[in-house]
Amino acid sequence: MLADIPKRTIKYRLSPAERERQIVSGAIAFFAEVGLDGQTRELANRIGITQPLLYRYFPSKELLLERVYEEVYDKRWKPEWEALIADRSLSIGERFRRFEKDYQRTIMTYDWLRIFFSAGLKGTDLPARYLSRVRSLIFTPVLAELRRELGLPSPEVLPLSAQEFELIFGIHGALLYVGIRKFIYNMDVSTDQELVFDAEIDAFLTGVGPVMRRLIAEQQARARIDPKKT
Amino acid sequence: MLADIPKRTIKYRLSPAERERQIVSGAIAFFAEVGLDGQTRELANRIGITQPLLYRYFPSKELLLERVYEEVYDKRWKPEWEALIADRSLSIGERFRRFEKDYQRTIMTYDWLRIFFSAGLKGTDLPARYLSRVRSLIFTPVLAELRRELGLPSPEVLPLSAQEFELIFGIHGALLYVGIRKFIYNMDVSTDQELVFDAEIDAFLTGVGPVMRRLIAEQQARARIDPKKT
DNA sequence: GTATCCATTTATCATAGGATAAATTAGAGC
DNA sequence: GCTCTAATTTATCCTATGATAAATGGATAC
Repeated sequence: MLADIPKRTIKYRLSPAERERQIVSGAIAFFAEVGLDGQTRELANRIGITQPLLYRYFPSKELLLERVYEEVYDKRWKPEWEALIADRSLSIGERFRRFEKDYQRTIMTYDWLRIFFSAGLKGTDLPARYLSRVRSLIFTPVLAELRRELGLPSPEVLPLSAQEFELIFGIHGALLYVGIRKFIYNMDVSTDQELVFDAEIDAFLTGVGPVMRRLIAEQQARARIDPKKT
Repeated sequence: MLADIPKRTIKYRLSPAERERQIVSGAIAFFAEVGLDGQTRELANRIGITQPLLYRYFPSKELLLERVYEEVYDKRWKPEWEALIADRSLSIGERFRRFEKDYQRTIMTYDWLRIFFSAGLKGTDLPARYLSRVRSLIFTPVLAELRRELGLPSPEVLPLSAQEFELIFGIHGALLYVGIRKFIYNMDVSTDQELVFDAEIDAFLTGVGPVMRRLIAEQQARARIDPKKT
């Protein structure tokens, strides 16, 4: 041996802020891999600290998880998405395409998807709350703009129907399914994702106009027959 | 008190076959609800038996889970689906519509979806194996028939591309997403699912023709430029 | 009615798991 | 270099968990 390698080449004591960051990022990777039931002892091991130290930084496992949710879901939301959807210098098809491509690229990670599904299965309201946000901040204006470009009644005149929302949820779910197969089902999805997204969105944009026209025609027909129910 | 109610109004000892059925169906409901990490004691409690009795019927929790998978996934597969796709008395669009509507109705249950995702997160190869079956038994013939009806080269002449499979996975995922939101995300999806499926499939069928033509034209153009790569 | 079999329960083991209290020691400030 | 704060570890508690062995008792055969 040429020289004694000191037992700790890296800093042993960290500032609380640094240690906390380390715990949170370790927790994200750990809980994504083993699920939210993962043990605090194993988490501590992976980070390279002792288990009670976790409790110095987070009073309970539950609160550590809350922090993980905040980090992964709240902090990765891009307010620019809302601006993009509102930008009328592009067609709504193009705006939606750009939104979905950037959104899916953002969430299509091991951490994001696996923790999201684990939280849902555990009974947390995280996925429902998150999707409500997507619905109100993105899908609602997208549908309004689609109506406008298609020359259909504005939502103020004829409220957006659950059916129309389902069309948007449909393409959204179609794209998400690539990530589900990759990170939840553990499958190969080797194809170029950009091309796949473009093709899917093409197919959607081709089909959505006619179908929306039909849905609205039916809705208006029902309204004429029975003006009480909308 | 009018009369002594006997402590056991229902049969106490069951035949092994009956008890086994009871354990399996209890296990399906239980693991769907609490996840595959659910405890054997709690499962036994719900069934109304003691925990060691489980081990008389299944040597380990792992083997009980295998049996659950078999019951939920293998036994609910309908061979008639494969026949339906092959039935040329209907257009491929109609065949695909009927398949997806019956398939989604079959799998869109609390048990099926939650155990499927739990198994995926746990790292089991169940979802990948299951979806491979869907791909080879259903999606492959669907694409072949679509090619035929669109007057495009048969798969023997020009192999089905990953991109084309992704189109089918797309609509499939779009429909599945209704169940995901309902049973994994715990959201309300109160809309009439038949109508939603029809609208989604309409949009897909409207869009898929043009997109497949384009994909194949591009593929053939690439083949002309560089005949080595397909 | 009694003997026998086997379905079921009681008792128990060994390890894992979240959480807390007390002991230790790195390193910044002077 | 010494002191003292607080970052970190060691030791420990109590309950949960998969699994096994031994004890119990209900029902069928004769």
